[in-house]
Amino acid sequence: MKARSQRPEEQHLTEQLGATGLRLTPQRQQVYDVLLQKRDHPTAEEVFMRAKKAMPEISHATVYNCLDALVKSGLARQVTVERGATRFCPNMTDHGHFHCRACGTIYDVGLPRELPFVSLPPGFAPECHEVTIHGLCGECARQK
Amino acid sequence: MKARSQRPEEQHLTEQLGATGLRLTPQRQQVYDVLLQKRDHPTAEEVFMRAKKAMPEISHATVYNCLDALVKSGLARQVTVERGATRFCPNMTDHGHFHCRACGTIYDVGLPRELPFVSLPPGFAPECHEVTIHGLCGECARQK
DNA sequence: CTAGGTGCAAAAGGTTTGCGGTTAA
DNA sequence: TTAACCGCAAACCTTTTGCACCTAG
Repeated sequence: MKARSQRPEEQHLTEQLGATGLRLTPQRQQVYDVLLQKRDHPTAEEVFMRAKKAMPEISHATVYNCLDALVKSGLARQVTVERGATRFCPNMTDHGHFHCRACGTIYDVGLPRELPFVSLPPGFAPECHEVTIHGLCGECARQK
Repeated sequence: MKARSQRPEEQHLTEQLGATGLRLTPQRQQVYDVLLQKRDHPTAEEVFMRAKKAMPEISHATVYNCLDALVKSGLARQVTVERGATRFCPNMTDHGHFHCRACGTIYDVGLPRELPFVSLPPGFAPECHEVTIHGLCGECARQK
């Protein structure tokens, strides 16, 4: 096929995926775009529906595959704050999540710099962490 | 029916549930016992199967109901570390979880005293938090 | 008497799998 | 050419729901 010049973000995607032995495909690009466009921590199903608008033939299996590929390559995080569906988040900075139990919204919250706040048994190799606060967001707390 | 004297733990259960407007039933007691007997963070399905041994007629719906009742009353926590099944934990002390991505085991890990380590937007009302570290446990890290 | 709780069975929702076909390296 | 990836559809697993019955308060 003919050589194609890449936009900078595409290049970043290609590199990150490549470093994990994965290819950049139109579907992976599309799924990543969906995550970037509306950073509301969509479920896999929501990602599927949004991606389907731009790419009607995309399938469930492919969306899961793409999401997993992005997670493996360090381009997105899996967020598990509740029973049922898993959510995804392209914000790779060190942050936690506030989950409102009334409206279900998930907010990114900052974390302090010093994160080795836990002492693990010797030999354990931590790779990443997830911090979730459950409660009521400002709006829901007021209405209660 | 005839008045029944309660063991201390039963009394505690009754009180905690009662404070949330819930009753102590044999099924809730059984589910709670299951959680206490083997603190390996079982999934709802695992709780169901273990409870079924002692109480063969117990149903799925009831196990979910009981687990939710225990969580609402502050007797157990829901633990969501991975895609798929939700897990449960009767350890109500402030602690986090280490999740080994190789063997799947979940270890309780201590957290430092100072936990309001996150600054939330004004008006937000936090109720509880969940800290999960993902990585490889000692054994799996060695084998790799 | 009534609200809360249970068991059953079915439905709903989320995720994975198997397979034939396609495409990039 | 070959390994990686895709779409489709079915399978699988987890969780919820509706309903009839029961029981504690």
